[in-house]
Amino acid sequence: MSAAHTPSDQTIFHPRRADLDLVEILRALADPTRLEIVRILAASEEVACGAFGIEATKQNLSHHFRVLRDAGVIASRDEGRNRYSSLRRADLEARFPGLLDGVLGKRSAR
Amino acid sequence: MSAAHTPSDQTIFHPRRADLDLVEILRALADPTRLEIVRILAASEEVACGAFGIEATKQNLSHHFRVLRDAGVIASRDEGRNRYSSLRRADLEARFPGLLDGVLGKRSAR
DNA sequence: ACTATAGTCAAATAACCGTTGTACTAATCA
DNA sequence: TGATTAGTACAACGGTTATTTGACTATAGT
Repeated sequence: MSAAHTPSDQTIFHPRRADLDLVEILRALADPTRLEIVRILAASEEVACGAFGIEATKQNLSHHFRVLRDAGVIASRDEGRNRYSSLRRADLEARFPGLLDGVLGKRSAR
Repeated sequence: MSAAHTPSDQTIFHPRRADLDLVEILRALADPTRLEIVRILAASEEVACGAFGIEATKQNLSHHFRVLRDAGVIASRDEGRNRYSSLRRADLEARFPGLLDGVLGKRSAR
């Protein structure tokens, strides 16, 4: 049996860099709530799930974080009773250079 | 009554540049078939709907072209019994600079 | 131990989306 | 005129997804 996604399990599922799929990532980004999450994460390095000022139930937010994490857009880390998330900038840039900047409205620097 | 999307009507609906919405565009791109259409269009300036080598029924292709067009990703033009489509590069670049290059895997030149 | 907090899981619902089938319009060619 | 071709319109099916409700785990503070 898989032990993925159980709260007591410290090893939260994250896809490896090589497994990142463009369509999955685009689908993850193609939602207003998730796009806002990504924008907030882009502005502030690491944020606890509850610390976003987004109007949504915590279950719904939990769902959106999961979609983003499963797609490889964000990484999550448990600390105490908080789950901190951050953008997987390096991985995204390595696999799809310029994509994140394009989505965030920041033109690639080179 | 709206006369949009009728075959006899030469004025096919295209959203204006100012109305392009990032989430809609991302959603339009977040599909394997549509992404392939965009890649083909990126390689060859203007292509008739039937001239893509994509494995899909014509109804399905028609649907995908409509999604892309409604989102503002492509523009379509009727000529004879063909409908030629092209990428709205300039509009996309103006509203979301670097996005298309990021999706196509072509790093922005500047 | 009790309480509060952060977040997930699971089930249910509703809406959406991709795909297919049938029918249709318009244009080209014989 | 008739036949073919390119593509759309519409309705239907099946699968996916966003959202909500309720219950649960685990941590932290008292």
